[in-house]
Amino acid sequence: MTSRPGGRSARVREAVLEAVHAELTEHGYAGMTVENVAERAGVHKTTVYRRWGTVDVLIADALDHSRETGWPVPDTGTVEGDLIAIATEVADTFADPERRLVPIAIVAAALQSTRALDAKGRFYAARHAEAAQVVTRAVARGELPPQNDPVELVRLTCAPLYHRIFITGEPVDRATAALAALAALAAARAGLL
Amino acid sequence: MTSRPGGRSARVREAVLEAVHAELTEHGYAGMTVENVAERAGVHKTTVYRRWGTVDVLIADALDHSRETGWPVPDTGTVEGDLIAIATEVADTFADPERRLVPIAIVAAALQSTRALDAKGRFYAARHAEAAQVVTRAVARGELPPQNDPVELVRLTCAPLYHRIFITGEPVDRATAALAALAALAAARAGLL
DNA sequence: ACTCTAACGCAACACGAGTCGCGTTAGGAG
DNA sequence: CTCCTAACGCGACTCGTGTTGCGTTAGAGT
Repeated sequence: MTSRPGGRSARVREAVLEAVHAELTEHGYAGMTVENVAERAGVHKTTVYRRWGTVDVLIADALDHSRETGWPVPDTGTVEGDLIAIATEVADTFADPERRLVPIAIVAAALQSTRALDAKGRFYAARHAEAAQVVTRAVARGELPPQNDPVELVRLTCAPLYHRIFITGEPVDRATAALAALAALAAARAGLL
Repeated sequence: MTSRPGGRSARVREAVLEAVHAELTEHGYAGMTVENVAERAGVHKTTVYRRWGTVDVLIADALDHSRETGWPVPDTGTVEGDLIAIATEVADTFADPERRLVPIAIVAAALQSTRALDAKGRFYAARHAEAAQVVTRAVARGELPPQNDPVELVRLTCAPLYHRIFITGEPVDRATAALAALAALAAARAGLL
């Protein structure tokens, strides 16, 4: 009888993590407070402080929790189509003024606490591993040479988009997404991965 | 007589911005405080609060100030060598446990304030414009087709490195730096940029 | 050399995030 | 159904960040 995962604790966690998501898409990372999250969840602030402690840990837990729900991997018939679809989804996410706040907050939180850093690593590792299916299928179809690292091709596809968002600050549209996919494919076809 | 840039104000700014750099490489972004910067600079905290206001603005101003000093563009004789040199410098910066804290702090600050976001944009735009010389030279030598965007090739070279650091969390060594340069070159030679 | 004022130093203050002690509630065990 | 305790609610408290008012200093103009 050391823990009691069922019942109230589970309800509180669900409510708090949902409040985290809501507060994030509303005020962004900078405007997010433990107290606001607690109030929105209908829970006292000490409860949140005791179970999570900081905003970054809240985001980290929400991230771990979201990882439980699956993610639809595209299957257009060609690697090119699949990679463009993956890149386009990233671009669309960051084009939405509300949805973009979530991944931005994740990166911000990861820069503040080790807990969030680890959660972010797990999240993207899982996502990229899932997405790498499109490359594995392509290799099986003979579209790509088998020496390529599937996950690395996915990462190379996403890299220019995240680079624009977090480093150069340039806008990311679907054209740049498609270009990123094609550039990554060029490297893969050259057998560099 | 609205401003007085010479004399004391200039000395204070110099001392404060140097203190910002020192505090950053010592405690990182998370452990940086306005008060600590003020004390290290030998200045009262109200002075810093009045002229800058927040940590993010301090970092933004330090970034704008650092942009005044030039940056040595590599010239190895080939685009391949030049791009690898650029990528290697990025990798080396993030391999150093102290130096890496500076660009990390810049990204973190840019996620908090618009002022820092703009400063970061200006900084990387200037850097990439300078680095693009290696591509311009390569096109002049006939190494690359002229339809390529010089700056875009530089960005494509750096993108996988920053992606590893800020998104996936994987380590960045010189091998990955060289690979990133070659992958970007493959896309450029395919005429995709 | 004299004046004027922008910028700085100083101390006291206001405010909000985070903590602590204690009483209360709910849910698992027998 | 009853007991027991982990988890929550509540209010008071601490403490550090950032602010304000005022006196002082230094440097630019004449």
